[in-house]
Amino acid sequence: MPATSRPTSKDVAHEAGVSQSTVSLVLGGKWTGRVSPATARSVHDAAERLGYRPNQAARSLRLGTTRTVMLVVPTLTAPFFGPVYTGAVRVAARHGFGVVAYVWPDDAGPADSPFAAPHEAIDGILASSMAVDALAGFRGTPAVMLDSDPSGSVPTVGFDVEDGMRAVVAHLSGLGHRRVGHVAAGVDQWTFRARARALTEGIRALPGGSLSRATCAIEVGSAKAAAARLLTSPDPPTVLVCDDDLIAAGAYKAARALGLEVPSDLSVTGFDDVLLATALEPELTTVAVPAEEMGARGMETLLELLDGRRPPRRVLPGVLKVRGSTAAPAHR
Amino acid sequence: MPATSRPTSKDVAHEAGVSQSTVSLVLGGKWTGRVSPATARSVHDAAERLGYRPNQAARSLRLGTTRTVMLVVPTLTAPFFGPVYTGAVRVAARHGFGVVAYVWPDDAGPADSPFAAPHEAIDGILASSMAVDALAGFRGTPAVMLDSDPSGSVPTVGFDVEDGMRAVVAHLSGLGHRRVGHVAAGVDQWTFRARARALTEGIRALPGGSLSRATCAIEVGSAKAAAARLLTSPDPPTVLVCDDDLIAAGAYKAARALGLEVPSDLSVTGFDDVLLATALEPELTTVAVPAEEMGARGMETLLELLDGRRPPRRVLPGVLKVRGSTAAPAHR
DNA sequence: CTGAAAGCGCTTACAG
DNA sequence: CTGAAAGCGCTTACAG
Repeated sequence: MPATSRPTSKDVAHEAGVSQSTVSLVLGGKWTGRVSPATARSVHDAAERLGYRPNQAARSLRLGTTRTVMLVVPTLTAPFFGPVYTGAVRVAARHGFGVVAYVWPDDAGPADSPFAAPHEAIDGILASSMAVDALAGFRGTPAVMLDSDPSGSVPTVGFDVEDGMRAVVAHLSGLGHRRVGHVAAGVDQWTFRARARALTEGIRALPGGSLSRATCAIEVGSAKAAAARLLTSPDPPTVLVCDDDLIAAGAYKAARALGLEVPSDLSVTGFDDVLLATALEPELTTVAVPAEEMGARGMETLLELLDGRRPPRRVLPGVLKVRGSTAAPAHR
Repeated sequence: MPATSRPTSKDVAHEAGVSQSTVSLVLGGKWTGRVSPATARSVHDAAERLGYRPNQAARSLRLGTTRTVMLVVPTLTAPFFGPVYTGAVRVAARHGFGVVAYVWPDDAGPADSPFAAPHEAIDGILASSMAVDALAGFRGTPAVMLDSDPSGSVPTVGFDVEDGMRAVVAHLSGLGHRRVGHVAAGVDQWTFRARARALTEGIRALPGGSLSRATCAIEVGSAKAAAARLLTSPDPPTVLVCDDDLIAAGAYKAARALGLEVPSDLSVTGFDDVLLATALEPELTTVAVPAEEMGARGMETLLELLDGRRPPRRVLPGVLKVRGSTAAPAHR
């Protein structure tokens, strides 16, 4: 074995005094009944002595598989996607798979597809919070979509955001709220369309209920402005239902700027239950969605798909966390 | 070409009526002067027609290089690391490199090294916010450390946290503060040791200055408790210098719980300037560190290293952002 | 129980 | 200007 470069299976074979086939069999764990225990022992010893680690490129080429999965997310700076990635990696690691995160569309570079990337050596795709047709052109690569429109042909793992939103409406109507403002994310994603739909239907079913809506970017300044528009309208809402926790932070700021106290003068709700929700004062009433679990379940689903099975659609609950930002309206 | 599987360079060669070598030369962009323009044209056409994409595993095996870099971070759920990854990916993509993120130590699985992972096919390592010796056992793999102790033998890219902390002290002393409380992150990382050191020295140099310290986890509840300890001590500080923006959020909560108004009764500063800093009310005075730029510069440094050069240590500024959470102390 | 051989898909000397 | 051949390091029939 040349001292300069890493040892190969051939080196191990030589060191153990056996053939390369035997090394492969032993190290691949397929030796029982085919190789004598003594020989297996000596192969393991030789590999250990040499510090042998198989060359993955060669393995991939031979096997036609890379044991790598690509997680496609719209951004990694939003607090939601870190946990998704973490959950996916946890499950992948248990099965000897790696995960490459890919941000797409890429605001930096040209809007080329993930497949223009060099690390295209991938067995499957996990795509989170993307349009249904975002994966067009990927035909042939097994894929699972997360937090996306479940009506497509690809297996999905998502949250029951409708149910979460219904719980918000029930909570608020129980408190006595009727005039509701929706600070909506101006982002064309399935989850936000679902949130808007569920809220609209919930308020429609509420006797005496009325709904106003303002749209903003998922960003504090923009959210603050949208919330302020709602709060300064002729017949202002007594509660602001926000599409996202960060938007709720903007709503807090609009309230303070107008001299309104949360929750005595104005109730506010969020969505997602990211770190921020409990960092705010008062702590935010919001719908918790298990992002890390979605990543984990998504990876399990993809692994089943790669295994040739037909995994079912999976839906995780969105559960309301009642905290300090909601209370009965001050005056009817 | 078999209709069932993807086309190879051999298929392209056959389609264009040339040899595999010519295809490789043309598609690799090394053909000028060696292949006639007409032939090159026909190769490109054939590749396009067949939808050819080179097999990366074969390429890696042949070249002994994977054009993939591993970014090792302690967590992806903290808001700081998303931008680091994003910056690294941006630069990597420009050079035809991919980035795999690897969370380590892995709180989930067993504490094995990143190299136990299957996707070990990597050309270099970018390690952020880790102990100097975290990369022991990686000897041989080119590595760059980010946000870490610069005294090791590996090239580093970091922030000038000492300078940032000095700016905090100058700002506070200019406002008239003398009794300073440090809500410190109880995390054994170089950056936090540097922050504590710079703060201690700054206060020591301040006439009449005094410093008390409480340690906590980087988490709102723990930070709130630590801040409360400081604020309920006999001679409480007039300002809380927090090691992290999330810790500052905890300090806000402790203040409110004790009936203190920020900034009139108590000033608070943070560190990092993550999203949260401007979501809080009042907005947080904090030291901004350019996380995304660190990721980008780190990747450039690693690329230089892979290129056989000896890149210099790089230090990015930490700049104080004065916002609404600091003011003159109410009474001396 | 063990080994020799083929071949995965590329790229790069080398020969012409 | 173009092609035939070798070889990167693995795994898996196949032969014995």
